[in-house]
Amino acid sequence: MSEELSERSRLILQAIIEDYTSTGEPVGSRTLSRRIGINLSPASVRNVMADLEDLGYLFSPHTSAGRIPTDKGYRFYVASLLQVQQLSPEVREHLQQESNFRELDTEGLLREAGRILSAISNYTGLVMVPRFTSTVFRRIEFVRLAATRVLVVFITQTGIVQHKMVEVREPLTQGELDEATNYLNQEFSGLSIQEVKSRIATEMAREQALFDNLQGRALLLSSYVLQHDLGGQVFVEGASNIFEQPEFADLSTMKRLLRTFDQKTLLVELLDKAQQVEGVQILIGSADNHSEIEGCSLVTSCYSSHRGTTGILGVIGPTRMPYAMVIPLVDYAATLVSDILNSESE
Amino acid sequence: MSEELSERSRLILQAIIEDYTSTGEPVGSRTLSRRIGINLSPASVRNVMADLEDLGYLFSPHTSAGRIPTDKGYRFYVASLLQVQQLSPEVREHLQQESNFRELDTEGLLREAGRILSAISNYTGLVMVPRFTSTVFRRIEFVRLAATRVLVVFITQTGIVQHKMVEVREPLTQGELDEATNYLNQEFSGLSIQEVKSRIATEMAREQALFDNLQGRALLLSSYVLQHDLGGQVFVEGASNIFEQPEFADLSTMKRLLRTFDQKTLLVELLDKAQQVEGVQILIGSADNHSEIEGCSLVTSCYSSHRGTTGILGVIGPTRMPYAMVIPLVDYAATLVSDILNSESE
DNA sequence: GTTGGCACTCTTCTTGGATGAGTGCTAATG
DNA sequence: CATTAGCACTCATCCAAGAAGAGTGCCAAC
Repeated sequence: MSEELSERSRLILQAIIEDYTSTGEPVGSRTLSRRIGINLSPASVRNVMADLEDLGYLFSPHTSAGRIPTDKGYRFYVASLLQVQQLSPEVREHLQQESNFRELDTEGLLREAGRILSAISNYTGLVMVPRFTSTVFRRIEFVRLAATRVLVVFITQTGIVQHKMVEVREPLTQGELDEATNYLNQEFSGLSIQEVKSRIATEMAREQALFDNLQGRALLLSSYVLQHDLGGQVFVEGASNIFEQPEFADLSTMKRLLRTFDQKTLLVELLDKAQQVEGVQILIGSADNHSEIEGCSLVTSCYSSHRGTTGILGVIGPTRMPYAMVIPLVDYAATLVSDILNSESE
Repeated sequence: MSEELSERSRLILQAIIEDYTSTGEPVGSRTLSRRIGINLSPASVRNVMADLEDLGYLFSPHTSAGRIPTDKGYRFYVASLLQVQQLSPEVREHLQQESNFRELDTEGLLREAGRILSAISNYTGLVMVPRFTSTVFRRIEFVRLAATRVLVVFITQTGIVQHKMVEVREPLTQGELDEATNYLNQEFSGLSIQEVKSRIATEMAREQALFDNLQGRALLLSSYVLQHDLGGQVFVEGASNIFEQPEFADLSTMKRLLRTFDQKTLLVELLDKAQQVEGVQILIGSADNHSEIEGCSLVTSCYSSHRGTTGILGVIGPTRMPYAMVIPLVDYAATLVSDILNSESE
């Protein structure tokens, strides 16, 4: 079984996918043979289709229906056949205009990016906040809420604010906390979280004696906070959008997907994986055994600031998706977000 | 038309609602007459039902179906017939245990409260962050992201962290911002936002001369921030839960509701209104012209800290809801959250 | 290799009758 | 006079059977 497809097979596969993408209906040999660019009779088309089905690129839902691309078919299409369009100038402008990005803080910016991705694509936007490990520390702040309860506010170089509650063993005054704040900010500002972590470790080891004094306690406090990766938060924007798609008109599918959005753990997992690749990443179908997102595809791209902080954003929609349009959209959104992050912070 | 219902009518209405609540099916005269506590023949029951229908408490979806309570019927039931149960000790314990509230910051606490409400009720949990006007100021922090971009971090007495980006006209150094921070924290900490606002106004009026110096700029900066009410954020938890209910098994209903959850504006509006009332508040059906949440009811209760800060939490579910169970649940959740907020901060 | 023709399959839509739940009305009953 | 039994009537739901339509696979002809 040669995996090399003939020119004709490729042409037909492409035609089928594009037709199916726009109609959502199984496509038959007659329809296809009428298509301009294909000068073959339905019978000939059928022969090719049968071949493609054997190779696993197509399948038919039942005997007397047309063919539908399989996930494998889509993957081949995206990898070899797809011609990515230019992002239309209108959309580009729309993206820049509609977004009053300037007025937003970073979290707002990311949320808004997801919302716009969702609105333009008509699918659901996903944005993941940068993981801590890839983040540059700008500022930390301790606020005493009660004697042994301290609110730690953490600000990254790109202006993302995270916070966490810490329960300390011995009571602290706000004055002590302020000192700790100053110490840590002077010491660590501008380092990456990883650097901060290792610095804390060495510092604490070196100065065992300091353990009881303020600096020691400050170190201890911040190490508590850094234990948990506060990043990796995922914003799901426009969940209702995706359900306009006819393939999700099924109740159980809808509920399953909605549950996945609610829980987010699977999304985090997938996005984390996609984040390891640069550029636009396309995950088609439940590549692994993720039945929760069966029938869905993910188009993602990393955004980043100049200091190496990277997060990821993208769109989740039906596998039957106009990739030629969605890919440049996601790509552009990622660069736009990157640019704004870079211009906002120094 | 006397609005006073006879003892028998009340009994039957109550029976119908309770039956319908548990089955979700229109209830007929035969079913009802078999019910213990009602010693009437189906025919007699029918007479009463016809009366109740005339009064607008019931309706039948079609001639040969049983009766279903109208919104008016439900309202009467909740107002006059309902016997609120005690919250079962198991649930109460469950609520206290499952929630590792202690480890959470305030935002996390509120989110978790919503999640648990959703999980126990099997509907969707709603939590609104306290409005600014009712909030006590604890701390403000300015972080310079770029020459003219300042991130303002705002912490309330109860440990809620809000932040916002401000674009300033003239460049500022972090040092200047730190001074402003100190000034504002000394000046305003512990005041309510309203007090802060008016203080700022008078201060700025009084010292026009100061306008150019640091204090003036700090005042200006904080007045920018306070212009927008950062509170009023709504967390929707367990959106997928509500769709397990058979009444939302309809696609268009589902999408409509989901869209409402996505946008949140209507939720904010409703919660805001409900917040003006103390104690458990029950909004049944689209009392006004809110067709988006047709068929839904809201059970809410305010939570508050000792300093007058109040937010609201609750559950949104189908109007056909076991109010006797949900009401004490929401009530208890609100007091629980209030207690934790009060114990956490001083 | 390509194509027209044809039998075959399978879904979808429609129709019509059977079923059953529940009502409203009326007349009988205590 | 309230209550009840009886009965005709209305509708939604279910099921089966048939017609229509789309598309296939295969074979023989070009």
